[in-house]
Order: sequence, then structure tokens, then C-alpha cells
Amino acid sequence: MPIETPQPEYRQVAAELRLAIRSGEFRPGSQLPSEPELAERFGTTRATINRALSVLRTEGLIKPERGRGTTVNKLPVIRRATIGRQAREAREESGARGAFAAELQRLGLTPRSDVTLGEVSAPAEVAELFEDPDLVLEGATLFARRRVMFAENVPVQLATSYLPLDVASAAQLTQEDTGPGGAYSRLADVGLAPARFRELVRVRTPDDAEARALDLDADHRVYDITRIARTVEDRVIEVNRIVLPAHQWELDTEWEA
Amino acid sequence: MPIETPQPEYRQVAAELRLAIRSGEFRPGSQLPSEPELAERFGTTRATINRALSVLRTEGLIKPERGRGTTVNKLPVIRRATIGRQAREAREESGARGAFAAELQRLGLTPRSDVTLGEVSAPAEVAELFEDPDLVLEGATLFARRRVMFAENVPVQLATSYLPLDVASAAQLTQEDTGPGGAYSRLADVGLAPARFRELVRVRTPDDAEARALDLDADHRVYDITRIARTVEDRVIEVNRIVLPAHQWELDTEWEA
DNA sequence: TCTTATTTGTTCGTATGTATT
DNA sequence: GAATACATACGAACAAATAAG
Repeated sequence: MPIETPQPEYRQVAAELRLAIRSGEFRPGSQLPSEPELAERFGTTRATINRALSVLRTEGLIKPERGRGTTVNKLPVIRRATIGRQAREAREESGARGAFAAELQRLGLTPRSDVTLGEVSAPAEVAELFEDPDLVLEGATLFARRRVMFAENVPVQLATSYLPLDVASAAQLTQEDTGPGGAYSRLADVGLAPARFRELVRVRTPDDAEARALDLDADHRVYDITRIARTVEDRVIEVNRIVLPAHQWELDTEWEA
Repeated sequence: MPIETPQPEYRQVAAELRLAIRSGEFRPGSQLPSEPELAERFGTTRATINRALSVLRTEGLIKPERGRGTTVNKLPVIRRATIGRQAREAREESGARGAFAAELQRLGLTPRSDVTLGEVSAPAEVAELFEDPDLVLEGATLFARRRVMFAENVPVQLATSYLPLDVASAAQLTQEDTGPGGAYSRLADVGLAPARFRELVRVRTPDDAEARALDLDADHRVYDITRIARTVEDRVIEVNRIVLPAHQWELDTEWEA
């Protein structure tokens, strides 16, 4: 009979610190005691404390920084509505530009967004999703709108929208400002309104570029979301690759039977 | 200017081993060399190898076991359809009982499922979702159908379906076998067909019970899905809490604009 | 059943590196 | 430059699970 295995020391310490944070002993935004101090307090060595802290770091609860100390994170969990986020009402909610801004305004957070535009060579896994003989090839040229989105100046989302070149220019999406309602409203304006969507969600570790852009460690987890938008005629009109720090987001889907 | 920081040694080792696995040098189901052997091969110590392996373990790529050695995992990623999984056709697909069996049969995997039935005291976060004055209280009594689901005898899903007592008995869901089409078909039979669904998805570490049931480590990640089903009259008829090992599942959602 | 060897998990002590104050 | 703080690495030891005899 498998008796209760006592948890290893670094997990016990992690659990106690987790409780101390939740109970308010260490408040969001405040500093934890240094590792040597914690080692003293828990009667163990710095190596064990360091391992315990790295558990909480990976969970997104704290942010240890060399030379600076360890801070308790403060951002609340952001809820992302999967369906309806493309509805015009949601996108234009309280004057917000796009679904992201609306999501943050609901939490009282200040959104900001950096956009980079340009033609790119299609990654293989994106190209094949277009199901278009001219585009299936890896290396075909697509128009890309890369966005880095911030909440309170903390990066919380990466999104790269890939469009066929003709679509991008027809819908005037080669400009930075997509106007009220965002890119989907512009596509609708030229008769290319998205009619069907599909999202594939995975969880994985961030690659180097993502970790840098989102200020994550290599052992954090991100949602990797691929969204495919089609017109009524079933033409794939956009592929959007979205990366979200997993500990900062909750996905919310509603539908009718 | 922040020059390229070379990755730490344990990450370099992890990356090389990841490649070696993907390239086929170490095949799914086979054993990795022992830690001392790998330490020799990479010119480092066992401590560093151990840390590198724990990176790959957390990613779900390998399964180190004390005394036994380290095995390369073999289960493919399972795709879970969010919408449509409640459609009768999907549930009854190729004679399968329920959506889970259908998902696995599509991959050629053998499903198995253990069910535990009984009345339980409602967890607070479940009770409040029922929005029913008699049930809102923590500790109200609900009927629970707990399922542990296996693919090739590996546990890959936990699901606990909570129902009000009167609903459970009316729909005959207090019996183990829910018949063709599963529980939702039985609810429909008695005029309580679910009409609207909502799913909230989070990613977190498993608790002790989940880790045991799913054979996971404490630093793995799981999807924590809460599904709420309502009737046409908007009555919450079921709350389903689903736990999936994050590295084994992909979530697939399709919808019309 | 008992013993022994093997394998991974954890902890310690120490040392060094890197970033910040 | 010095002090502080976290990150990584090494070597050693022991614990716990397994396998082989």
C-alpha cells in the first residue's frame, strides 16, 4: 500500500510561500525576503530556497531578478472571449479598437499595442493552412501584421496576422491604423467578411523570441493559438498566430447546442 | 546593448536531447542512457543532466522513473473538439459511447473509462455556478459522476459532472451506464436537453489527487476546464470540471461569425 | 525472502558568474 | 568599486524505487 510520501522540502517551502502570498503576508508588487534570509527562516540552504522560488516563478506568481530581488506579481488574470470577439459590437465596445482593448478595459487596465507591418516569407505551418495552391509552399510571400500588446505596459500578448497580399492591399490592411472595429471590419468593407473561424489551442514553452518579447522565462508556459478565418465561399482569408502567457489568461467560450 | 546570452548548460543539453528524440535517435517507448552515462557523453555532471531531463519531463517528452530509467513517451497529441462534441452524431460516431471514445477512435487508440457515482457535498466554486438559491451554498448536495478516462491504459482525462439531485434521478443518470449518446442524450430524453454551453479554460499545475490519478508530476501542467450546460429556459443543469494533461491535448473550436 | 546493484530524486556545501544597487 | 541578489554548476552523499540474483 503506497503510504503518503512526504513532499520534498523545496515543495513544502513553495507551498508555504504560496499560502503566505495568497494570505496577504506578501502583497502584489512587494519584495520577498532575499534567498539567504528565507533559507534562515525555513532552516534550510539557499539551494533549496532557490528551487522553491523557481517553482513559484514558473507558476507566474513571483518574478525573481538578479541583483534586484524577488517581486510578487500583480497582474490579474485576463479573460479572453473566444466566440463573439469578432462581433462588431464587442470590438467597438466603449470606443475600444479591437477585442483586446475591450477585454482590458473591462478589467480597468490600460491597453497599448505596438504594430509592425510588412511582407514576410510564410512559415511552413502557416502556408499550408491557406489551402491555396499558390500559397501552400513554404516561403510564399504573405503580408504580416505583428502586434505586441501590453496591459499596464507589461507585454501580455503576441499576435501575428498573415494575409494573402491581394487581400491585405484590397482591405487597406497595409496601413497601421485599421480604423474602428479593427481588421475584420475592413475585410467586411470590401466583401471579404470572415464567416467561419477555427481555433487550435496548444500549451507549450515559449521560444527565445517569444520569451524575450513577453518577458518570460524558458520554463513558463504559453497558449499557442492558431486562428483560421474563412469567407462564406470558404476561402482562407487570414491565419492568426497568437501567443499568450498561460498564467495570465483564461479562455472563455460560449455556444448554442 | 544586451548581447546574446548563451543558454545555460542544462538547457543546451535539454535542447540536444530534444533534437535527438525528434530525429529518431531515441524512439518513443525506448530507454534513454542512464544519467551517469549522459553526463559522460555531454562532459558534465549528473546534477546538470538531471536538471536537463527534468525540463524534458515537464514538457511531457520523457518519463524518468527511479530505479527503472528514463523512457521516451509515445502517446500522440489528442485533439478535443470544443463545439460539436455535444452533437448526437459525434457522440454516437462509429458506435462510440460519448465524445471521448470518438476522439480516441479517430486516432486509432483504445479508450477505457472508469466511473464512480455518488452524492457529494458541492465544492464552493461549483455550487455558485448553479445560480440556484437552494444550491448556491457551499456544501449543498449534488449528484456527481466522476470519470477517469484512459487511452491505451494511460490515464488522460478526469471529468466530474455535477448535477442537481432531481435532475440526476429524472434522467436516470444515477446508473453507471448512460446508454447510447451518453448523459446528454438522457437529459434530452426527459426534456432537459442542454441548449447553451460555456467553457472556461485555465492552465495550472495539478493538485496531489490529480497528479496521482493522471500519473503526472507536480510541475506538469493541466488544462482546467469548467463547462456549464443550460437548458432553453436558462437553467444550469450541469457543471462539468475537466482536467487534461496539457502536453497531451489540443483544443479545437469551430464557429460561425 | 533477502541482498545487492542500478537508477533517479533530493539536499547540502561550495564556488563562480552576472545583473543591479 | 563594493556590496547585494539571484542563476548556475560541481561534487558528494543519501534516499527511494526498481531489478536481478
